[in-house]
Amino acid sequence: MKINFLEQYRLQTKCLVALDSIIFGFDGTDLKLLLVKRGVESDHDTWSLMGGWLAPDETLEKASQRIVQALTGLDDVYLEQLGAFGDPLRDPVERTVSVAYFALINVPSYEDKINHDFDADWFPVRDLPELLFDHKEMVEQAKERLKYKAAFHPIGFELLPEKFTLPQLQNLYEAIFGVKIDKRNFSRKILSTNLLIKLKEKQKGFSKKGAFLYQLDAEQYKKDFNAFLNFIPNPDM
Amino acid sequence: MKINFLEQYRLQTKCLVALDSIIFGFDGTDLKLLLVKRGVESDHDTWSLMGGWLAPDETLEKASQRIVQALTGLDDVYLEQLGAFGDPLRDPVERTVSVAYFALINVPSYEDKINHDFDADWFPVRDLPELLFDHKEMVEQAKERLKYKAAFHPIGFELLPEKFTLPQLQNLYEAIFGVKIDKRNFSRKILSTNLLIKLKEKQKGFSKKGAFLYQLDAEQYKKDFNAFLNFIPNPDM
DNA sequence: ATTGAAAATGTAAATATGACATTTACATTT
DNA sequence: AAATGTAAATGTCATATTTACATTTTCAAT
Repeated sequence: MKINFLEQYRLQTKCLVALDSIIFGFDGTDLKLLLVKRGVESDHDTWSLMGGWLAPDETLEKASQRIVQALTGLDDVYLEQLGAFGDPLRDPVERTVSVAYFALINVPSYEDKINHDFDADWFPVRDLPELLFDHKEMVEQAKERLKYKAAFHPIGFELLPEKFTLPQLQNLYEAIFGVKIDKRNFSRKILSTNLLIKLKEKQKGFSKKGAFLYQLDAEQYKKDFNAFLNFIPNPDM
Repeated sequence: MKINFLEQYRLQTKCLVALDSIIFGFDGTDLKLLLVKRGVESDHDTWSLMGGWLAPDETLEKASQRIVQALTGLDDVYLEQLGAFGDPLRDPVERTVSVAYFALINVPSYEDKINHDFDADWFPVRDLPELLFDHKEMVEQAKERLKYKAAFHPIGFELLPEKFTLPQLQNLYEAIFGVKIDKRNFSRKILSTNLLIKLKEKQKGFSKKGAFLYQLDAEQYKKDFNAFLNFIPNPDM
């Protein structure tokens, strides 16, 4: 019986296991994705998600962290598993199951640390180049997931610098959901969550009046990860 | 360059890929899980999720369907990927990445078709036995995901027979969310979605008065998969 | 005919939402 | 130093939604 059972394991075909990262960023206007150029001659014009292989002693989460860090230099990004993609023909070279994670990073902190060994660039999610394998499908799912999540939880802040203005925050939500939001209602709703601390400083340079800076109340953020349930009116998911 | 690139593939260690199914059912009172006894002497008292191996030419979804059908006999269950679990030590026999799916089935249709080759039984989710490997974690995540999803989409119906009463439906939601809901408010809210068609028949036998049966308006259901956004007051996720 | 048990139903107060326009701050220009 | 232009900040009212809560109805069983 025990033999038979171990036999079961021996009989199975094994797969390669890869990880792919959908890395979102926000530049104040557009929601963007960080893509890399594949270092293969035959694919020299194809962009792809940053990816890598699962190492023998790694968890999936750790592998994904390692891979995102290799490119961005950042080690504290928001990372969430999107799911496994396993179509038998998704990678024409060899059967590979890929586990996709999406990451939210704020672009300024990235700019300092980026690893220039990779040929990487930001693309607006509304206008992406052709992508390798099934990466387009991964990106579509990730966009949906981000909408879903951001509609109910305050994860948008992960895409902003530590100090940000209400207009910036609103731009971000408008980019994620592809809608226009009323300024007055937005500010009322967002401030009523008590998640934000208004600072004395203003953002200078962009507008003449200048907008007040805010930062997240870390305490509240932890307590109130559900603060946005019902945040976006009729989020369309 | 091209050689080097194929070399990359050759160097990677391969993993076994398994699938595990979190199969939810509802008996009118309790939310339950369908578990199987592991057919291995050393584990003769351990229950586990129904699982299986990924076949060489299968998608993950198809494999999961096949495995759920092998046990339940049902081929049209609601199935959704929960995610991949890949701790290097999760399976002590050999490194295995498992992709978990959760399934919603209605118990009566299952009872006709169940495959008795498996030693399977229903357990209330509130009182589960010890489970194999990391299956407990999978179950916890699946419970959360079911809450999340059921709070915003009308998937609860997948757990009920074709014809059901409002009290049954309410019991289901109370079981999923572990809360008491006011009868009057529940019925008003649910009927306002226009997802239900009231039938002339009543359910007999359970109460003296008998409760009217309803069925899903399939048309509306497809159109209005978001009908429940904001359905459960303050769903706690 | 009476009883018991669950099903069905309505209203009013509080709260949240959505639509909408004016004023304020300040850097730049004259 | 006054005028101008641009984006930021702010408030109200009508409507819709949510919540809390108790009585009546139905019908099988006695």
